[in-house]
Amino acid sequence: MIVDNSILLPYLAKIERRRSLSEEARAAFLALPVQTHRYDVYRDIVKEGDRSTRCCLIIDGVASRYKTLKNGSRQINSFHFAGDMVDLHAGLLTVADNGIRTHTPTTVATMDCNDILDLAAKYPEWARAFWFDTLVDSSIFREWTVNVGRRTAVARVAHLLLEFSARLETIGQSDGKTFHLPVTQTDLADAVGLSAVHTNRSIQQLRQSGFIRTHGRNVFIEDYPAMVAEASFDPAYLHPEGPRR
Amino acid sequence: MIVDNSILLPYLAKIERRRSLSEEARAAFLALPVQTHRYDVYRDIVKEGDRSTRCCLIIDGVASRYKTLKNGSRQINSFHFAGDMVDLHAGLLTVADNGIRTHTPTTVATMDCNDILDLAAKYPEWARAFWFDTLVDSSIFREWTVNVGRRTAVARVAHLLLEFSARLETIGQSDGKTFHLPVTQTDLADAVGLSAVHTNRSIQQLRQSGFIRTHGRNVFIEDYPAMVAEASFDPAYLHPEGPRR
DNA sequence: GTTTACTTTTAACCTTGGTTAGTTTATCGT
DNA sequence: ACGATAAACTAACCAAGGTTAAAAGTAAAC
Repeated sequence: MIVDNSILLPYLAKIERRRSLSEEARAAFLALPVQTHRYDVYRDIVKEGDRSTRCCLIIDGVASRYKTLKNGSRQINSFHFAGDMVDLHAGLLTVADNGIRTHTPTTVATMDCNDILDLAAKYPEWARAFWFDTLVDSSIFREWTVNVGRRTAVARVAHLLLEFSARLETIGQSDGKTFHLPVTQTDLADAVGLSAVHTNRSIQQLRQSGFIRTHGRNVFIEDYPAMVAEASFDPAYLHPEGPRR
Repeated sequence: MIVDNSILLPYLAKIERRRSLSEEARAAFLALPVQTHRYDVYRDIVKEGDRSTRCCLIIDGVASRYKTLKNGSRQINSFHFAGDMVDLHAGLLTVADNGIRTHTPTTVATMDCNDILDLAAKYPEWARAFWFDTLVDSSIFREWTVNVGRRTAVARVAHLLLEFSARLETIGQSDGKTFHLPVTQTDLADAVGLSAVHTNRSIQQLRQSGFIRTHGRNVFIEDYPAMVAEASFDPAYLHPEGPRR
């Protein structure tokens, strides 16, 4: 479905919050051919192994990037929210070495990766913006490896909840303490490298320690400092400050 | 120490193996001011938390990118070999959220990240080359999260050994089966999220299964297909093919 | 050719988290 | 409001991997 490109404005705003763009660069982006798609919950936007040539911007909803092993176990590599450009990879990498699927009904705007590459080739400002986006992603991937490799079960879950809170806050879906958790405990488990059962036990431990309270999927961080300490959470890895220049 | 820029030639060759550069782009890179440093084993090239503005190219030796938690445990995020440009991050990200240290005596060539950014701004070919480099790194980070999050101890170690073999092969330090392991078992442990003791047990299990043989630090992969199966290793994540365009 | 310092290996014991299979609780559609 | 379905939670048992500490092996350094 071809649509009005005003849906790209929030992404543009996010990019310009980091560093403003020239008038032409802004216009060139808004002139890109865009399509929107609406996905139901648990649909693949990109299937593992696909050779997609489209990158997609999440307009609203939640998606994850994941890999599945032969034995059926799944590792989620990242979650993505409204305003995230998700498959910037697709332009330069030949194989999609991971799948992307939705966790809520979600709307995405897709564009041709060749258009994105052309934009980057023509406007160094865009090249830098995309590069920065990729660097932030990769910083998050690294922190996740640390999470899964070297933290206890409780700390892993606490860390992920704090990441959710921080990232949802930047899109106005958390006040820093209260937010709606947009994924199931099973999905949480696949993100932190635990079983669903033990993820549940860990959440209960966070509750019993008085660190969080939950009502359904609503999470309230009751003792933020304790959570931060438990998780050794340092939001620097999310690079909220934008690029250095 | 200011030096002759011919040490940059191998990196240039690596970049051009993926996609050739214009004469000017090549010349502009070779004209960058470069310094070399020699580090002994286990020295920090970048300390955690530093605000470095230099990125460095490994001329020879081995280094790792790592983070340390409060309790003293360490997670290695990646290993880097000759020809790897290591701190491309430093240009755009304000805080070095990880340290980089050597595992053998190593020589690095450093350059100012601002020079790198200027190069990227002036030559779209370089912008794309650096972006691609970052994408490959991030693909490796994702695979490592899978490794640490969802594979058994033996599979993790097997996977890392296969990555070593594949990556060392591209720089002529492995024939695909035999290579010198440039790190200790303790370092291996920090990379795969296990204790050193259990890493040792896993290596022994790989030996007893007839998958590998070792003589000191020399590893010989005796049953490559079995290793690949055990680790569910698919080298696609290393993106040896170069960018799509 | 020892000494020294590190790395690998061993062993015993212990803890964390996994597994299976169930029950309870929400949530959504009609 | 009522089922149907999925998610959250429980419990008992089990296995993978962690911990500690000491011994054996290596390799460079004197």
